Formats: sequence, structure tokens, C-alpha cells
Amino acid sequence: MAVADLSKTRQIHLTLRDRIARGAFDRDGGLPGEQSLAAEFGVSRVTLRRALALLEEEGLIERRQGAGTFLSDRGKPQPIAVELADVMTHLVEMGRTTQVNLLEFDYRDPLPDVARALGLKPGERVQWSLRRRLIDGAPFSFLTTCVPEDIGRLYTRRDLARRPLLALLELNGLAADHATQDISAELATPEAAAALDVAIGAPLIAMTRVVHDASGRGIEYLRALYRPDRYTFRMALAREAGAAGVRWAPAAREMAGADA
Amino acid sequence: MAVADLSKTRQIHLTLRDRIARGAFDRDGGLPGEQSLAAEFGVSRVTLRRALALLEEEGLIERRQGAGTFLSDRGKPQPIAVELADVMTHLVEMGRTTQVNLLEFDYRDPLPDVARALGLKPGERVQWSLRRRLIDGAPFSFLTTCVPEDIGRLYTRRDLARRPLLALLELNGLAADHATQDISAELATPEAAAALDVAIGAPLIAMTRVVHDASGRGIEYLRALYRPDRYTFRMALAREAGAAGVRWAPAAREMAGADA
DNA sequence: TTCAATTGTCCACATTATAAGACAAGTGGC
DNA sequence: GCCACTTGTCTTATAATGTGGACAATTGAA
Repeated sequence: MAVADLSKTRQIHLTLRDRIARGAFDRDGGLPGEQSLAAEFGVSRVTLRRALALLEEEGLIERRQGAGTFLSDRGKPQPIAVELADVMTHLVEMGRTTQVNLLEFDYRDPLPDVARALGLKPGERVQWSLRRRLIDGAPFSFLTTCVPEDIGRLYTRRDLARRPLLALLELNGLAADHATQDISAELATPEAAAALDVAIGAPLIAMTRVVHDASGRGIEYLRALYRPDRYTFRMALAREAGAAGVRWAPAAREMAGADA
Repeated sequence: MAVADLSKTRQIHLTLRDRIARGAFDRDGGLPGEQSLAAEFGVSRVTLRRALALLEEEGLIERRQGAGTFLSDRGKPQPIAVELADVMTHLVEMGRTTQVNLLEFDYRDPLPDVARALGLKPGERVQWSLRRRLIDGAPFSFLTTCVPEDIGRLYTRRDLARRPLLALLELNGLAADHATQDISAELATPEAAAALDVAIGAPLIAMTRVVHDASGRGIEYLRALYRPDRYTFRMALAREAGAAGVRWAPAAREMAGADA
């Protein structure tokens, strides 16, 4: 099975979950017997059963003694697909409430990466914060932000616990003008796992965003981790005929300050 | 340490890697001794040393007997940050070559999800393919595509091994008009791990895209997995004052057919 | 009812990961 | 050279995980 960081139980768990998602099993009939599956994967029946137990916990399968193992029809709850459109509107539409926990708030020296991204002068410090955002009481994002200190002095700890960061900047006459955003994937560290209530090593969506004002000055550096089962990036793209060829012009818009 | 799917060695590996990235250690001095780190994490020195060995393999640290453990200055190679702009142009600019392995190619019944997304009639089949894309000989994406059968008959297996799917459709007079795209994160299954040459359980960027023609008909369903260390989604956003508030209008564009 | 096939449960054992400690070998300041 | 401190290596013990087999309980069809 190539290199593995996971126990056999977890590997088989992942493989079977993938097969279910791909529709590799009869929609009606059910799964092969534990004997044959164990033989196929080359593991003991005990190990295979542990993998099935994980799938059962997830609600993907149902097991009936004497009968067999069957696909569960009740589908899993879908993550909130956040149109890069306007996040705030979307959440409100769904009648959901988001809540914020401000975990840390102070002023410190920025990392070289952050200093470069924000275009800080040597020695310039940042307002640093660590937050967690919940939806219906369930955590879905874990946010780290850095703001140049002089800007960061415009709001207080209490302000940040109540309002989105970009909204606070807006109130102080600082308008975001453009930004660059990167999306990647990472494993949950023990810290992130605790904050987002997932297992250590669970997959997370990782986003980094650098926001600039009209003059090009960096005003916010955001690093966010999202639970993929509760949050997804969605974007609509529209074709656009251009000189250099066919392109996709994103039809999506994102409202400022929604999650930062 | 909360619930964990990972061994202690791997947990500490992730934690230390995160700390290094956050600049928690002296830039010059180096890391604390193995004794104190083992004590801090509440593990034996053997386990801690295994975690350090992983970091050393990654090139993040250097260990010198008698002296200590130090941060390695040589930075890791950055992933290709793919501006949602135009992927093709980007890759060409960098003087890189991409190559495709066509792993599977056939016609089959689509999954309910796919049939719904493409708006297929009951019983309608799809052209199904599994591909792997490499950059400079190194795999970075693993692609599954579904195309309605009548459209899928317009090209052959050989065609698909040579050209991007949307380019093939274009050649046959089928123009992509708009699309919806979702980005999430997943763990590598044994299959995906083998194709992308990563460890089982490694984090992957998961993208799903549904492409429609001008009439609104679904012409391609794409599901892609990317190695985050070699590929990243990047998008530029520009502020746009609107009636409903401040919005971000994506300044990014993506060229059609770049990776599909 | 009978019977083959299924899942549920238990046990003894092997393999692997981790723990705790001892000691060797190398480094750098004194 | 001396010495405190570091990483490298080894041994032994314990815990976690996986193996192989046996048997019970349940199901559904013949």
C-alpha cells in the first residue's frame, strides 16, 4: 500500500469511503462480506471490522447481523458551499448565525513572510489575533490575522471580538481595495484540531489572504483554516472570449469582511 | 492531545513543523534540546527523535551531534501558485512542461451526483476518464472526468491523452460557456497516494467543476485532486463598491482547458 | 425446519510503537 | 585539558495495533 502514515484500519476506512462515493457497490444489494473484503485488502477480519465500524459511525453504512452490510440511504449533511459571491448574505439567507471566539490578541514582531507580504518596514510590529468562528454553535474556521501596528491601534480587543476585522478598518476610514488569496490543504495540528473539534490529522482547507488599500499598502494578512465538512469555496465562472484565447472570467463576488 | 488518527511521532512532527512556520524558534540559535522538547510533549526521547528525523528529511532542520538542532536556512521549494488567471500561460512562462498519463478511458453509467450535475436523462451514459498530470516529471494532479456520451464520442482515447478535454470539445464546435467550481480538502486514499506519489493520508486539494455550454447543458464534470506542495489556487480580488455594500470582484481569469 | 451465509464476540499471539534509562561520541566555552 | 551539554545508539519493558482462529447469534432462502 505504498508509504503510509495511517494505520491499516484508517487506510481501509478511507478506501471504502472512496468506493462508496464512487458508487462501486450495488445501490441496493450492499457490500461484500467481511471475509472477502478482509481477503481483498490482505488484513484480518478484526481490522476490517474496525474500518467498517468507522463507516458506520459516519452513517455511511448499516450492518445487520445475519444479513450483511448495506449502504445507508440517509445522505451526509452537505457543507455550506460559500459562493465566493457574498459570504455574509449567504449565511444570513440560510437563517444561520455565526459567532466568534477571540482566542488571542496582542502586538508582536511579524514573521518575515508576513512582513514581506504586508510591505512592512524593518522593526515595524503587527497587531496579532487568533479567532475561531462558529456556525450554529459548531466551529468551522480558525483565523490568524496580522495588521500593521498603527492600523491595529485603531480598534480594541473588544471591537475585534464583535465585528469582522475589515468592517472595523472600514469604520476607521481604511478601505480595502484589492487582495490576493491562496487556497491550499493541510493536516490539522493538535492546536487546530482542538479549535475546530476534529481529529488530529484531519484534512483542512488552508487560505491565505493579503489585503491592500488603494495606495497599495498592506493592511491585513489573514491565514484561515476551514473544516471541509462545514465550509467549501464555490465560484461561478463565465466564459470570456479574449485576444489570447478563451478565458474564464469569474462571475463570483465576495463581500468584504465576511470572515475576517 | 484530543482524538487522534496519527501516531505521536506524526503529531509532534506536525506541531513542530507548524511552530517552525510560525517562527516560534530563534532564527539563529536553534531548537531546544531533545530532553526539554520530549518533556514538553510528554513523550519519550525516542519518539521525539523520530519526529525530528522527519523534519530533517524534509530539510527543515539540521542536527549536529554535540552542538544541537538548528533551523535549516535553505527554504523549501514553493508550490506553483496558479493564478486562477490563465494556467496555461503561467506554466509556459515558467518554462515548465506538463505531461499527461491517461490511466482509464471508457463509457459507463454516471453516479447520481454526476448525472444531476450534468442534467443527464435517466439511462444516459458518460465518457469516463482518469488522468494524471505531471510537471517536470513530477505528478501534481489526479483528474476524473465525466462527459455526456454523445459528446464523449467526438474524441478518442488517443485524443484525450494528448490534449486538454475542453480543447477537444472546442475543436468539435462545443464551446464552454460557464462553470461552477468547488474547492475543498481531502486525505489521500491509497489510490490517490500512489498516483500522486505522496504518503497515504497526506492532505490534498480537492476541486469539483461542472462546465456548461451556452444553452446551459452540462458538458463536463471534473473532479481533481492536487498536491498542495506543488499546486496552489491563487486569485486576485479587487474592491467594488455596490448597492448592497462593499464587494470583492475577482480580478482573476482562468484560461479554458488548462487542466481539463 | 434445515442450512449456509452473515455479523458479533472473544481469545492467544505476533508485530509495531512507545517508554525509560544508560552510555557513547561529539561540541564548544572555559 | 576540562566539563557541561548536546545528539547518537543501545537495551529492556510496556502499550497499542494487527493476526488468526474459534464459536455464538441472527438472518433468509430452500
